[in-house]
Amino acid sequence: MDSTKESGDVSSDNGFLLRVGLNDNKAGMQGLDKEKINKIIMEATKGSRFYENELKKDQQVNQRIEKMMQLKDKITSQQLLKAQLQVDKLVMELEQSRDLSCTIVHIDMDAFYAAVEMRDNPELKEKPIAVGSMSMLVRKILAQYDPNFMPVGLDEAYLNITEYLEERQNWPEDKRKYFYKTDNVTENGKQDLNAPDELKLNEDALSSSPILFEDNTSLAEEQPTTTTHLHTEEQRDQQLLNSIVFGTSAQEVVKEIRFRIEQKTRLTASAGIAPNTMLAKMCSDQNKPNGQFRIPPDRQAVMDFIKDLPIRKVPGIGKVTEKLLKALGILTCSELYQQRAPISLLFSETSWRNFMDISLGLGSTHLEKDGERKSMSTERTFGEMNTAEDQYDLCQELCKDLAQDLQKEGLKGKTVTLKLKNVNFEVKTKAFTVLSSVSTEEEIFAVAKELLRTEIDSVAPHPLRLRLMGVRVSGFLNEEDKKYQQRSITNFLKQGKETTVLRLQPEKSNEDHFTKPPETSPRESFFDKKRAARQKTSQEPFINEAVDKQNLHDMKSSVNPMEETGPTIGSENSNEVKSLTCPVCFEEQRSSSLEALNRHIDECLNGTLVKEKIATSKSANLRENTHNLSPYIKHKTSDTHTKNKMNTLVDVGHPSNVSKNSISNCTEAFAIVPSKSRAEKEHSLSSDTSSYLYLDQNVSSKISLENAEHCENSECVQETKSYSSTAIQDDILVCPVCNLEQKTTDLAVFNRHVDVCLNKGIIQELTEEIVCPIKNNITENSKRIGSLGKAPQSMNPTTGTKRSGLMPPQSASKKVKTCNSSRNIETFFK
DNA sequence: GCGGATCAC
DNA sequence: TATGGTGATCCGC
Repeated sequence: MDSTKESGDVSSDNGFLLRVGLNDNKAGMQGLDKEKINKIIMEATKGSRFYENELKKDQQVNQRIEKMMQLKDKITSQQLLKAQLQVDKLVMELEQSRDLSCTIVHIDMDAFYAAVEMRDNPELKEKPIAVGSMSMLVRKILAQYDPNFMPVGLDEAYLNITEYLEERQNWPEDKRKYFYKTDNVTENGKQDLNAPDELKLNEDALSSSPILFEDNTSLAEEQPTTTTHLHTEEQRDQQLLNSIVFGTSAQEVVKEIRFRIEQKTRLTASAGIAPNTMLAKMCSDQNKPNGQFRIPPDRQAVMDFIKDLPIRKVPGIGKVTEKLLKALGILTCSELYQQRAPISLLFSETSWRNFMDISLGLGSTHLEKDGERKSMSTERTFGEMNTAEDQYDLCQELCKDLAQDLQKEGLKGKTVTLKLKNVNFEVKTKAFTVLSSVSTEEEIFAVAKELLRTEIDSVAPHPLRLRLMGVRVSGFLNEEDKKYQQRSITNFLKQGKETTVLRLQPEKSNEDHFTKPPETSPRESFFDKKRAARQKTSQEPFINEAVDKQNLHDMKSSVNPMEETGPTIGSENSNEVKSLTCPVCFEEQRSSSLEALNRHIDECLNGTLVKEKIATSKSANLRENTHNLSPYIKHKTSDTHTKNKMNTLVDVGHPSNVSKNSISNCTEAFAIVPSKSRAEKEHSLSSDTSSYLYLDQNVSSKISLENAEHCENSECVQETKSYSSTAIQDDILVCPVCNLEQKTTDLAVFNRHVDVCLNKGIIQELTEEIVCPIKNNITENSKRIGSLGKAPQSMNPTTGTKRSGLMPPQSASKKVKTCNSSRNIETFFK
């Protein structure tokens, strides 16, 4: 803390002291007091910053309201009339589509109330309370009422018990009979937390697992005897005496469900019964805690319920929407209906249609199947963090965590988003989309790092003062994309056209992370340029000279390990492939000529990027200081400094190494960007003077790397040799497929990555189909295995709010992996 | 696609 | 309660 700041603190301390009556200025106590008070002030400041931000946000909402009101004033009576007619027409349609035939139940665990209870009765804390997810109650209880029930988060679920109810009408009494201890049940049905496990006469209940939540082993250990409380004959007799029979109505069924849940979990649940999900959800709120409420399947009953309901109670209507509507004089659902015409003119289509549904009490009558996960993220809040070093470190850590999570679910995404919240609680997100999906720490970090760098640079020389950082990956391939990708790669490889290239990628040195922002247009980031370049090329069709046959041959012979070991999948199949698909952009290529495809892929992989990077590097060069190495190190540089740092040989772009027939003057360049040695990596982000290996646009080259594993195992040393003779330490390898820097200087590792990028799909496919035929089953099944609490759901389809999740099909990817070894592949190709 | 905002749990 | 973490969607560019 510098002196200026300290004096500032002191003066404010005085004010604070006076206010709180602690203005004791006695010498000797100052030190202690100051420390204490600084702390308090910190807290206070924190609070006020938060508050300030809340005010700010509130004002933004106010501005929205103002705009809206202005808009409203401009509405002519004619417009209003027209709107009224249109909306009423819609209302009629909606009314006709009203479906009251379903019985939807919403179950909501009273977790909050359990916590309160625990607080009030600390002795309860001694007793184990079941903690688990609704999806566990899936399996145990809820599925018996609706096999397709939909868990929402950890403590909610929707059930469609329509069919179940019909069936139950004919059930004999003993099928609806449950037992419990008298002393555990009060008159109104409330049980105390000591209630035993549910006991039901039916054999399934008696034989039920002692463990309610398989994912909570501690609970099981703590309660080894919970399966049965029939310790003695006496107990058994007594319990048999205390039975309860539930009726056949929806209300009775839901009572039964809640009873069973409580017996199992020792926690109470509330429930709502209604003809659709929206209403059911609101119903469960009605008699909370430990209660239930039902709206009969009757239009009038629905409308009565809706009538005076504050709009804020409606799922999907939050603080802001409430305020917006309030400004229009709308507090209840019936008012929402009355104002339907102006609303249709003031809100977006989706919004006002949703409002219409709400005001009519309409909602979804079917429980949507779990959708696919759309994103995955991780974020962390902390005390102020303002050094770039810490920030990069944290960023990497987040990437690591995220990568682990992604890989658990076998997900790869194309968009990486960095989220930052500064100490003033202002949130900012920065995203970048890469051409090929990413999932590893290195891949994600490569992108996130740049995004972070951009932000750091943008405020330099001031530090970024962060209180939160998060990383998200989205843009996952959907099932169709995956198939498409696999097919195209399969085709691609079948033609022996796989080229695993090593790119020399000019880029800013890592040292730049901590130095000044670029002098040239600091606002145009690395990514901005990249985007611009990408856009540009998307508009300008790529033009390239024809790839001559020699070049094709070079590429072909240089790489595909499969081709060598497995001639059967060589180019002989190429004739079968009528249309070619680029494995990078997935676009189908009109021409079926390999040359054209190759050209296209080259462009996808390198063209735009390199152009752009050249520009970036050049500007970076302008600001390099004497301590820096030039960011432009011509290939084959003999700079001693660079040489010293070389440990891996990558000979790229030297004319003698480039096939004379290879494309000249093309935009392809393969760059190696500086990376750090393993040891250096520890502090990689702080003080690295890294070097660049840069290929001029005119000195193009193409390097095909042998598949690493293949090389290691076979005789293709020769090819590897050429790279390893001129080691370049501190060079970052950039995967030409995913465009991301690889945190390794080990070519084998790098190659493996590229291999994975390009081949994983096909290898998997091949091993699944041939080596591990059984795999198909596993994969198929694994799709259905969900991850706890992460199942995606849409509670109110009309609002479109979806809660996530997917089951972590750990099984899928993991099991496949076991068969995915190179040994298997080799075996296969033999 | 990006970025900000809103919403839910 | 307030805050934090995760995820989804919408809207305006």
